[in-house]
Amino acid sequence: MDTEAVRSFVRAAELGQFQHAADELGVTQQAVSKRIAALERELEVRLFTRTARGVELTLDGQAFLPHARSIVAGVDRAVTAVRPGSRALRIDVLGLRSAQAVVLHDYWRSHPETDLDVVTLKVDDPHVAAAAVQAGDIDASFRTVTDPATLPRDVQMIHAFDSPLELLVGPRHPLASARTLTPPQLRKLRIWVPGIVPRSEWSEFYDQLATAFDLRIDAAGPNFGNEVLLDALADSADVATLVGARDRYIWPTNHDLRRIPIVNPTLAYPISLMLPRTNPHPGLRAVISHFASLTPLPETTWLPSWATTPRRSAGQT
Amino acid sequence: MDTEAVRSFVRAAELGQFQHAADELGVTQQAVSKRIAALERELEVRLFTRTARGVELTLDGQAFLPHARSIVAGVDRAVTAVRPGSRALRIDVLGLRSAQAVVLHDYWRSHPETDLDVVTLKVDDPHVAAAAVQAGDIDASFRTVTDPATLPRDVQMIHAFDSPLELLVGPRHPLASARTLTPPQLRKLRIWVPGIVPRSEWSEFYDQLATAFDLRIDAAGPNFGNEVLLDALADSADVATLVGARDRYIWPTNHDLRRIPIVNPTLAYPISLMLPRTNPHPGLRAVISHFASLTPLPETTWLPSWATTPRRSAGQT
DNA sequence: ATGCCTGCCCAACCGATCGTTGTGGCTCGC
DNA sequence: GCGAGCCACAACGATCGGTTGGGCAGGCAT
Repeated sequence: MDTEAVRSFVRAAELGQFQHAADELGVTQQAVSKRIAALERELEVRLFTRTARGVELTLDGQAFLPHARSIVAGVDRAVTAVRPGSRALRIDVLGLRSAQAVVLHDYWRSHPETDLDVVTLKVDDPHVAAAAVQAGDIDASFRTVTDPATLPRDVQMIHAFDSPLELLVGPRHPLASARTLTPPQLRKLRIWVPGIVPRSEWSEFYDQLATAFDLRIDAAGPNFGNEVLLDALADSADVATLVGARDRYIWPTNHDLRRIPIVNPTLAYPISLMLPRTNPHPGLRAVISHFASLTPLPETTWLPSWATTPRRSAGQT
Repeated sequence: MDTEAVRSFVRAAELGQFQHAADELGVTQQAVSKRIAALERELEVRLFTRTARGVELTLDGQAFLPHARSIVAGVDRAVTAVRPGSRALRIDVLGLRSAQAVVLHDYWRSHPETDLDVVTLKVDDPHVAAAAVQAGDIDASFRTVTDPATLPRDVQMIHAFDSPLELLVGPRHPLASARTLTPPQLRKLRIWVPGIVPRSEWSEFYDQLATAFDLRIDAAGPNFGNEVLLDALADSADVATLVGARDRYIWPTNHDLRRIPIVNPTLAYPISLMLPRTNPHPGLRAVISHFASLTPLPETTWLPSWATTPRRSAGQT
């Protein structure tokens, strides 16, 4: 099916005449006629009744019209999603199940008219993401560099929101039935956080966290994916892991894993957004102000060192 | 843009290889390669990075993918909407702003997965609609024949719901500030209901209504469309009209029209649904049971003679 | 009633495109 | 270093898509 034919169908249906639709589309009336005929042949159904004054939709044509509109709209959105210059807002997240993606999804649900594309750079280094922001390949990225001085001149990093941590344990774990936990209760616990890139901001975060509360966080070991990790948790009586409260996880029901909030103090990972310092995408403003509507964390929340310097509010661009 | 190319893109993105996508689509790998190349040429953007083990989405490809999925889904829905035999549920309504359409829209919002097509037969005669139901051109129609004996053998008519009437008046009308009205208050009022087809069920409805409550309902006169009617109402100090409580009207804000419910008794038009007696579309069942969830009218509601015989419940098919 | 005008379809032509087969280049793993 | 796997390029036939030109039918004015 040719989307130009669908577009012709929609315009012809709206205008009631092939001729007008043809003029508007910059082709001859015969071309529109052939396009419609091709559609009708493909669908094995008559879409218009031809009259002397133009055309009129058949019942099948009426039924087809809204779907045709949706196809055309989809094509237009698809084109604007990649058209350089005036393209849809494109934001890089670490993973589609991360808290960042969840918050973005929240935003989109409350602003469904936004043309928003969520992508994932297949790289670990936040500086690569910063370069992609600078180059305009993406409009913003939920990445963090612990030293803002290492950012390109044209890229700024603002605080987006803080993601509180929860302990994820299997049913046989001694803490499995706790309603909440405090950091001291996590001491000497085997906490396994695989897949952390050495010398990344995440490894530094866990280092600081382990030091601050005397925790035993095992960040080494290869990452075989979430399924393997969740399997291991479900079977184990002593291994736990940390996840963001907003992170989305799929666990088969038989896994029966529990998420346990950590309080007094709450432990949180500060999520930042990198965006161009000049001419950011106009749609970013609304996304950023959406962060402010997230429920704030308690004043006593623990944060890593690079976030304890006076935090900038999230309202600015 | 060719939707088969879009489909190929989606499958290639999901499978990570042109070869597999080609096998699945029943074409050669080269064909898929050319389709993707054509897409990339049209979008002026690279969608995949080619590797030795297959292909991987670029950022643009990632941004394009969800839109591509939506296009493919739209095409599939469009095809099923008209494919004879297994096509989407297709229901005829009198107009897209009628209470029938509003109720259908309500239904669809609570069952968004339903493939529902709302069409409008461009005819007045309900028997033509009945014939269309019998022929299978439509699955059901919100039409009423006052004498069920005139229906084709294979078509039945069931009670859908009752549509209560409201008085629609302009700001200068003496009743403009009333919160509710009773039928006796409408006596001697100039009620203008243009566009009623003579000897139709609507003309009979208004005849009975006028007789029952001694009303002055002017159903004559040509119908120049809702805009003209609403304009007239807005300017007039003595003309009013009747609308269904659920009817959707667009009135410019400067019109400042008011809808005033009529009570004691409520006046209602009984809306019926015609559907095949044998093998109705399976999706109809849920629509019909949705009618039961509408707020019922008071027992004292006035209805025309053909509806005062014991009403059948709406649950049956 | 007679033309005229409008709007659609059909026919013929031509260039572009699609899909196929055949081939070559590239990378990864053994 | 060599084969396997995968993608791109080339060439070819069939098809498609658009254009021009001509014809037909219905509505409207004279």
